Amino acid sequence: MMDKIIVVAGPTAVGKTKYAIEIAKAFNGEIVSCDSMQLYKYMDIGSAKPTAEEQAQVPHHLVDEIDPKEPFSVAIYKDMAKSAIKDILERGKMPVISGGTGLYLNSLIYEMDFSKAEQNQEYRRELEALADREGNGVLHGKLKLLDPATAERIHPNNRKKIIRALEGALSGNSIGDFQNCREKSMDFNPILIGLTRNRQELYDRINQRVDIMVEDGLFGEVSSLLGQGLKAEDVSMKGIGYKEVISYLEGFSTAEEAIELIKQNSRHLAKRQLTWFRRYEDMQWFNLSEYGSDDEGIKDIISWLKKK
RNA sequence: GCCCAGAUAGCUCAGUAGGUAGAGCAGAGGACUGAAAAUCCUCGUGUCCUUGGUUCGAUUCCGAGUCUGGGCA
Repeated sequence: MMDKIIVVAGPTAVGKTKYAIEIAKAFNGEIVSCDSMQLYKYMDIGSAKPTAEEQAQVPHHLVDEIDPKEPFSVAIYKDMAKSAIKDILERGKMPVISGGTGLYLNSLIYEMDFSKAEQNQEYRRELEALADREGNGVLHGKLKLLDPATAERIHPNNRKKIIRALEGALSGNSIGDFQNCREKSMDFNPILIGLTRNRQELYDRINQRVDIMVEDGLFGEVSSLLGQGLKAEDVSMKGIGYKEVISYLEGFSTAEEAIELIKQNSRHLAKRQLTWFRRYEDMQWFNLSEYGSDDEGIKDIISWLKKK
């Protein structure tokens, strides 16, 4: 008998934080974040992390846990999240997974094996340099020889994925794909809820939220992170809201341009998130634009969940 | 009032030595196995301001008009 867990997925700014908290309250739950940025400490404003008051309402896991200087990956996320979920279940409570990072969510609900094909930073740098000198085509050609099936799936321009695949090939392992991890995880039985909104409304919310982040001191947060020694190259600083402000602080754009870019990149992100989540066939979608208020939406979702 | 420069995709603009047009951005769709808020792919018909003229043919050249900038009074 697999344990039931609730998953609340959706694009940035759709309202996941609020909805997940209410759902968790209704089912004696605890929240396990599935968000590649809210994991990091000190990145509060730009990652739209739940506030202290929000986190006080319901226990939160995998928020505010990782130092932004540390390297991180899905594989680590999967281990941390699974043990958090098990712990919650053992205490007789309901795990509520909430977030917008599709790959991370995948690692929980599908059988994804990350045990092989370790990262190899040195090899990555080597391949990077090779591609700079001779172009992406050379890398793709190399992959074709070592792992033709994977080369077939990866576009020749997608340097990063080619490098990752070559990394796997180096250790004699082919990286898998979504097609062959269709087997659902046997660890839990996830009830998938997708939150969405009419596109224009979602974009308006994104734009407004960025303005609020700026008012709340996003620029100051970023400069203090830089003061802690974070660099533009650090993965955590590639987050939306961080990379654009860094580029402004380094003199590459005006503040207004940076803010516009944050909005634009957030809109693009929301679109990609929706694309990702649309492929989950057993996801139950709720269009929050169709409710008169959040309370109504929350009530509807909770009553749907009670029937599951 | 006069002079100059513009008017082309939702926006900014390119272009057509005269044969009905294309970039960037915006927007839409998609992919995704250790960076994933990352990375990558696909999608462009619009009275080429209006109207006369020249021409087989005008968005393109010429005239007039309208509007928008800028300058001079």
